[in-house]
Amino acid sequence: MDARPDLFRALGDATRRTILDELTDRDGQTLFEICGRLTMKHGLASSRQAISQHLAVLEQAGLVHTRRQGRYKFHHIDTSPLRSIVERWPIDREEPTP
Amino acid sequence: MDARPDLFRALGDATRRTILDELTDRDGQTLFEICGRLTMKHGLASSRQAISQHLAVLEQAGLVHTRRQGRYKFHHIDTSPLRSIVERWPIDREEPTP
DNA sequence: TTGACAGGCAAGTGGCGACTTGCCTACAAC
DNA sequence: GTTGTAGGCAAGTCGCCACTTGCCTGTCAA
Repeated sequence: MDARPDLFRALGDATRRTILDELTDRDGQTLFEICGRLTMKHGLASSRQAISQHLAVLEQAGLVHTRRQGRYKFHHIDTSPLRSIVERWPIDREEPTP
Repeated sequence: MDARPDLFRALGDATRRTILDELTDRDGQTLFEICGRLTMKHGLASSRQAISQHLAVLEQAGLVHTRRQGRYKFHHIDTSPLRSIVERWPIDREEPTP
């Protein structure tokens, strides 16, 4: 029935949406960087394991890609799956008054 | 932290997404029409109460507006809240090769 | 090689949300 | 009025999901 249920499940959680905000602001962060910034900037006191699981969900949805380098794992945002949303339920264009 | 959590909660359920598909195909249906078409076209055997609750969630998210007329209540889709998604996490434009 | 750091895996728990059940209100035709 | 139709309300159940807890793997510096 549904093309990619993982996408909507990933967007369904507020913490995961904040992670996407954080990666939009600064792309390519590690898990510990994201943890620190979520605590500092957004006032979220989430554990490392919780964030790790969130990142796994985001990666499964194709919204985040990872790149390993030594003992670091960098996370990169990919917003292209969001395109399927506006393609599925077209948004009426605002015609700018000429 | 989050502008409209109701929007993402509404999109989080597969049945609600199918309802949006159905309203995209034919706008302004009543509750019983939606029930019938979900059963026929999409093979969903959802009860009237379940669909009613789904429609309430969609309306709270601003994705569906209702219009009463006699004992009928017509449901209309409104995709404009979806705009906030692509505005929040901008999608890289595909430049058409000139 | 030992310690510290970055991350992973898996079982268990608690709360929220989808769905049911049962009864009620409103409008219309007869 | 009575009957049938369209929809609403509220309590209860059940399963999934976010989060925790505990331990393990891999990498780098000393």
